[in-house]
Amino acid sequence: MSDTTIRTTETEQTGNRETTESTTERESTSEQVCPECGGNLVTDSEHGETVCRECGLVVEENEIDRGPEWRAFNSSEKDEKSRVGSPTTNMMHDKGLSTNIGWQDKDAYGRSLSSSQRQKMQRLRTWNERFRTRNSKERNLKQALGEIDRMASALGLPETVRETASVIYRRALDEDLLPGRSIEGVATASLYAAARQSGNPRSIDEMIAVSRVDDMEMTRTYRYIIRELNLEIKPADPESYVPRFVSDLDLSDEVERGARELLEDGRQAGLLSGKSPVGLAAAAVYAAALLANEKVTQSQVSDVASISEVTIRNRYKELLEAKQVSA
DNA sequence: CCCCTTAGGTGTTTAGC
DNA sequence: GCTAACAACCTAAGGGG
Repeated sequence: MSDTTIRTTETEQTGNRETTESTTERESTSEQVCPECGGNLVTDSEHGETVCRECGLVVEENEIDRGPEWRAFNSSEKDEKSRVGSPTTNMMHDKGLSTNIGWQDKDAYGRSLSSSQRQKMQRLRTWNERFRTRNSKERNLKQALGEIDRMASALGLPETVRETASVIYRRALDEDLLPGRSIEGVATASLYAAARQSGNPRSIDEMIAVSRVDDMEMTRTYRYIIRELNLEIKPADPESYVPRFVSDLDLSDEVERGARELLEDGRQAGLLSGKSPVGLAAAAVYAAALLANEKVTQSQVSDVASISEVTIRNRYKELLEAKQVSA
């Protein structure tokens, strides 16, 4: 139970993270009082000071004045003196701040350029575009790596897995697999693949619990990058889920050993293939706890393993039968 | 509450067109 | 490339200690 609460708070935090940037700039000096006389304070942005309205005490000075450094007395003066461009926007990867070289071969007065000038401009356009996209990739990568880091730590995945995930993501980016897919989706898929490759698998359910994408997108993207990057990923070994389930349920080492044996017997009996590894691991843990007389209910196991009780029931009976045969 | 069974729906894989 | 059969899993409903 505590496990799920932790997860939800984490997702909430990340949800908030998006909005902080836009709200930090808001002014908030309205309700402050003067430390000397208790009068109201006013912010004078022109002089960069916060002053008490009653006694004139300057509380704060040398603030940054974000207004224009010139004064305009009517709107035409304002137009004349202003020399800034359009406001920045988050809709462009670089907030619209990078340079764009116009496509018309005209100079600032509208005259056509000479042919040598035209060629020069063409070269400049090419290089400018290269730098811009390189930067956009870098930014993309930076955000994705942040996401990977966040999800990995929410899932308790070790450093090495994050490392692998970033390598996978980088390759996906280099091979231009990103267009048409979300950064978040590819990041999630990369991490999922990395976790499985390293023998620290997390189930799809666990992944999407900390990610902002749904399972459809996640599995689709995962399949896609696996195929395109020719990643070899073996089906997850049920045993790799065992230690985590055991510790999440506060069970003993004995249970863990028992679960591993049950899975081994099951492997001998050939009933592991085709079944969901998570379900098998959950069933083995439940069965082992039963044998060791340690108290867990099927619903508890189904909770930590995100698997249905029905599946646990079906699996654990099979596992116990396999044990009978081999014993 | 805990466990079990059954039925019906869904999604994936595979054989055959 | 499409369809049908198929296995595994899920949810939901209902029943026994």
